Amino acid sequence: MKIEKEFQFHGDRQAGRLLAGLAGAGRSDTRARRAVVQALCVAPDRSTPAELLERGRAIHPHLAPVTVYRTLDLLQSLGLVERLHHPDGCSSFMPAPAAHGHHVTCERCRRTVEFSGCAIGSLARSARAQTGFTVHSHWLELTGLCPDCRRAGAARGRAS
Amino acid sequence: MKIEKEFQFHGDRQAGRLLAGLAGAGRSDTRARRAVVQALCVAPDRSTPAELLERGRAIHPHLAPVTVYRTLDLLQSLGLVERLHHPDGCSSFMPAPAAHGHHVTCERCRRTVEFSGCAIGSLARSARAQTGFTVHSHWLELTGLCPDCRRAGAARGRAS
DNA sequence: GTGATTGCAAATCGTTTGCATTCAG
DNA sequence: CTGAATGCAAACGATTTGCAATCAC
Repeated sequence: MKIEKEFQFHGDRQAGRLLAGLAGAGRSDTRARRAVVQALCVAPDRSTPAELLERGRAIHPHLAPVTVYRTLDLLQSLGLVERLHHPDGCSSFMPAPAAHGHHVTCERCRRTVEFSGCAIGSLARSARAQTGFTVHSHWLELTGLCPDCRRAGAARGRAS
Repeated sequence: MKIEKEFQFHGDRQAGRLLAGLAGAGRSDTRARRAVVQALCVAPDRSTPAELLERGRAIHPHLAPVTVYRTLDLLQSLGLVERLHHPDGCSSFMPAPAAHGHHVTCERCRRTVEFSGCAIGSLARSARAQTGFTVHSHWLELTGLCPDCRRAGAARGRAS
C-alpha cells in the first residue's frame, strides 16, 4: 500500500494551501508557523495541540505551546483549519475541508474523517416548526467504528 | 401569561422524576442533591454548574461546587440529565428529555430548547457509504435565533 | 453504627496573558 | 529598521482529587 505516501503528498499540498492562505492574509512566513502547519498536515486526521507541539518540535525545536495555540487560532480565524471540540473540553484541529461536510470519529482508534453532504435542512425545518427558532449554524459530530477497527476488534472492547 | 407558573409545575414534576430516579438507583436522598435537582428543574432551559450552585445555595446554603459536579455526574450516569458541551470547554446541563431529540440554542440570549425528531439516519447512511464508518452515536447542536430575539433584533446585527 | 455523601482545600490541566526578546520584510 | 511574532513564566478557570467530618438509612 502506498497510502502513507498518498497522505504525504496530500499533506504537502494541504500545507502549501495553508501557508498560501497565511501569505494571502499578509501574515509573516515564520519557522514556527511552518512547523505547526506541517505538523498539522502530516496527519491524515485531526491532531491535538500537544501532538502538534511534539511533531512541530521535530521541525523547529524551539516551538512553544503558546505558539501552537496562537497559530491555530490564526488559521481558524482565516477559515483554514477547523476546530473539533471534545466532550472533556479540549480541542483538536484539522485542515479545513473544501466543502461543507461533517466528521465521523472512530470510538476506538480516534481516527476522524470527513464526509461530504449535509442533510441538516430537514432537521432545521422541524426545529423551526416546533420551536420557532431559525437555525443559522450547526455542529454535528458522529461517532462509531472505522472499517479497520470494526474488522479487527469486533470481538474485543474498545481501547481506551 | 402564566407561563412562569407552568414552568414551575413542570419543574416540580421533573424534579420529582429525577429524585425518583435517584431513589430507584439506591442512592441517598440528601439535602445537597435535592438542592441541585431543584435548582436544575426550576430553569426552563439549561443551567451552568455555577448557576446551579447559586440557585442551590438558596435552598441549601452549605452546598459546595464539588457537590454540584458530583451530583450532575451521577444524574448523567443514570441518564437523568443531559450534558451540553460549550465550545469553550465548559458544560451546562438540562433534565434529560423523554424522547431522543436535539437542541437549538439562541445565539443572542443563549436560551436552549429541545425539539423532538432525529433525522440523522440519512446522514449516517451517507457517512457509511463514503467512509465505511458505522455510526453508533451522534451529537448535534443547532444555533440560531429564538422568536423573541428575532423579533427584537431583526434590525440589529446578530450579537457576537 | 456504618458506609455513602459532603465540603474544604489543594491539585490538575488545557489554555491564555504579560512582557521582554527575536525575527521577517 | 520596525512592527509582527515568539517564548518564557506566571496566571486563569473550570473541574477533580485527598481526606476528614457528616449524614442518611
